[in-house]
Amino acid sequence: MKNKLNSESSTSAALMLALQLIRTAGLRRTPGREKILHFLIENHGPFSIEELQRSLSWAKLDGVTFYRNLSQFEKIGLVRRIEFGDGFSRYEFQSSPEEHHHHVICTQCRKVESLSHCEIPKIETQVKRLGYSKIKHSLEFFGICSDCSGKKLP
Amino acid sequence: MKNKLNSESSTSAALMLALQLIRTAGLRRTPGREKILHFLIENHGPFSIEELQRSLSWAKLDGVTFYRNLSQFEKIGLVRRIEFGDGFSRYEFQSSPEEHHHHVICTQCRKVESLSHCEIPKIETQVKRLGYSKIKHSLEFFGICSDCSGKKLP
DNA sequence: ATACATGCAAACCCTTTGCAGCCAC
DNA sequence: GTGGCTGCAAAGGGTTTGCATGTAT
Repeated sequence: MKNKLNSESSTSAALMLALQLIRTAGLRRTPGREKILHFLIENHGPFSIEELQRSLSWAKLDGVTFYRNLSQFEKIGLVRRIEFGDGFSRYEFQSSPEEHHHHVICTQCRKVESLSHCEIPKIETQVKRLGYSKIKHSLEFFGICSDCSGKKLP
Repeated sequence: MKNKLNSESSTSAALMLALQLIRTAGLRRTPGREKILHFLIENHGPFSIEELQRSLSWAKLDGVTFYRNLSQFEKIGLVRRIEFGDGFSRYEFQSSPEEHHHHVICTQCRKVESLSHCEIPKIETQVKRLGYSKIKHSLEFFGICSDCSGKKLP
């Protein structure tokens, strides 16, 4: 992968598409946003704000900038926000609105592994095969209920 | 349901078992704990601390008491903590360690409905049948990874 | 009598907001 | 030039902690 050699300067196809989406959404292409997106595209797995900030410390971006940009990226579907219930929001690049998968979080060391895709029935087996024990899971659905359909937001 | 008539004074079988578990765990049976458990047993569905405090306002319990007790209840498996990623922890009575189900949360009005049981493959259909649209879901697994098996906590 | 529970207040900590200056377009 | 972006500082808000007092056992 020659990406490793010039990962700094290279502009991957995914990054170009992302930057394009940013324009389309009426947002501006700033160096900070470019760096954050570049990192998220090159590195897989959900990252907390703190992890992102640490990984991109050389970029000298303010913490608030991460919060604000990731929030906007989520709004336009560029990233997915994930909650593990430990008080941190985590963000992950989302190549397409449909694409999504799930994770296994070690309750002891907090390691996060990704599962190939969202094939719910097969997953528990997959998790076991990864070597996990005392497996718990949380599955929640979100949507617009029938009462709210058509209702405007307050 | 005659429970409705004297829900205040009645001590259901579930409550008795819960109080017994409290003793077994080395905790003390206090009026506050009894009231919290009573409420959680009689009322289904996950409740945030704020909701619990409001529902039991007549009990004049400090907010901190809810936090501390629910945390302990969770530790001994009496309640299940659920995170919807909106900044609130919610708690739900858990009749047995194995019993669990999932929820549908309206992204607009925050209504929470429970799904019968954990039959993952059938659920999305079930959610649709409840009248929900724009359905998203989050499914995460937790467990002890192979690296951590046998390791002691720091 | 003693260790655990509770209430009150303050600390924590992730996240959000306000505002002046800066930069993309 | 102008409106969105950034950095710095401060506020928000759910949750946790410290400590003195109260209480279950």
